[in-house]
Amino acid sequence: MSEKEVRVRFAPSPTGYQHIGGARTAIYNWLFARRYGGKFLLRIEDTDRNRYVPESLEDILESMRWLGIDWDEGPEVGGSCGPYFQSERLELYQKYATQLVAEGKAYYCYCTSERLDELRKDQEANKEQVGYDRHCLNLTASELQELEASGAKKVVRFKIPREGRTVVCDQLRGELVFENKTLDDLVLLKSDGFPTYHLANIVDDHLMGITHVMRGEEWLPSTPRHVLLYQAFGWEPPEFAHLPLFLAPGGGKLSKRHGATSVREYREKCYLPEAVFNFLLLLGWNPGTDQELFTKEEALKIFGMERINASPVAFSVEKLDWFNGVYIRSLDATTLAKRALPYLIGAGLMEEHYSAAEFAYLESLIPLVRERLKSLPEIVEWTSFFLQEQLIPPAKEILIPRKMDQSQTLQVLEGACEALNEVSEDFLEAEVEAALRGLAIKLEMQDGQVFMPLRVAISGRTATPGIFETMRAIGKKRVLERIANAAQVLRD
RNA sequence: GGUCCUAUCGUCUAGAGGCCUAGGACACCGCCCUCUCACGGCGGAGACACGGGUUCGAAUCCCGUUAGGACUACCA
Repeated sequence: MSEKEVRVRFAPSPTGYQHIGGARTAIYNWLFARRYGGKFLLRIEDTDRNRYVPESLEDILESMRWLGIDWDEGPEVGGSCGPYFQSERLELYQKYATQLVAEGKAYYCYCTSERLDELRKDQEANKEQVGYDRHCLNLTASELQELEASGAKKVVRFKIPREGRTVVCDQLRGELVFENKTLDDLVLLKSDGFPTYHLANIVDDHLMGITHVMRGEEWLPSTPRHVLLYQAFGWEPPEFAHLPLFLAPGGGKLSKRHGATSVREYREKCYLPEAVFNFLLLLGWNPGTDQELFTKEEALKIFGMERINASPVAFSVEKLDWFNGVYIRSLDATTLAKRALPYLIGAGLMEEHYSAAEFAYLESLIPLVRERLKSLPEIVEWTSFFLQEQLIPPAKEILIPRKMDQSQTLQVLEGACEALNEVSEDFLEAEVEAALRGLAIKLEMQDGQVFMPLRVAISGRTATPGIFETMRAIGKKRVLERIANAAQVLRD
């Protein structure tokens, strides 16, 4: 690692919701900066006016905040290398483009998009290499004058040497050699005065002192041109690392039909940001040990480029679900109760303005349901029968277990009413357990045969936390009511 | 078509010439725990894309093939 301060950036374009792949790029850059005590900048590359989506800026920032990624320079926080919106740096790009033209390293091109389209079509038809033919480089002085006088639109093109080769040093792949003749003269400045990615990116990375560029692999093919641009300006290029792309589960490009592609969707699906962060961290990087669970603090101590893989990764949501469950289980009762609140309020199980006693009750339920949650919204179905005052009596079909008949079931319910009535008002687990196990012995039934109808009677479900603690939490009064109601269903 | 990248269980991966009868995690299956569902524990099935080299020895190095993917815009 070089001796100068590490400065890295995440440079999204505000063209839509923050993509999940971009989020990983942001995480890697952030971690790298934090690991080496450097700076992490956020730069908004809004140079395409056609694709600009105003809401996406807020979505990008919100996605970063949600994942817990803060930036040292950029929107909202400023910094000494600003502005951090490329649309506010236009003169800069124009200045550098003009400079290259003056030095003969770039030239004006007046070709219309129609001509360019036709050129490309012809090249494809003739199976030639596709690329700009330098038509405008060979314009005579009078032709040039005429075009200028006519007010024809022009762009600035970078004049790439036809000879030689350019070596790109990629931190993950080593030295990559490109023949310059396979590179055509790319546009640096568009006819509307806005720069292309290539110009703006290089100028800004240089001016902002970026030392390491970690970006998606889709940029690899244009990196030799970027290197050539650095050379043309006489600037030292940063280190490059091109991160492998995310693939859809079956291979192929990750798209909508394979599930969520934006950070926002995962947020809306109520994934814990810690889980998404951890999941993304391990998609393309590994610590070299068997450790898989990482807090940000742990990760930023050991993250480095050395252990980033170069091969593409299939994005499969199953492991994310596992991480999510792990992180939910790791939350303490108070935190989990707080995070569950919005869902319970949404489901009408809690009031917007709940009392301390109500919250305390919810908190007391958490140990019963925590192990069973894979996602936050599931809290609703696992706690509804605790939080509801009344329970709609379950239907016969669900009340009567397989391998039992109606009269046996009724026998259990009636017996339980009697036995539980004897238990103290505290309804302690041990007391409830003694009563119910005693009932099983008395009825000469298996414990399960007694417990299952009761479980359904008090919860309406066949899967609940342990029956004793569930009864305890529901309380004697409601338990007896529900069992009596269920028994009535069987008698009707 | 051209240029480039990549290639270990279904998926994420360990592996940087002998420690590999290829290790871990998710998912899957079985058993245990057990009042159900989970959690947890134990076990199982499951991979070096193919073909040539180099070497005493290759998942590991080289070449080719194949397969995925990216780029090939006045989009990023």
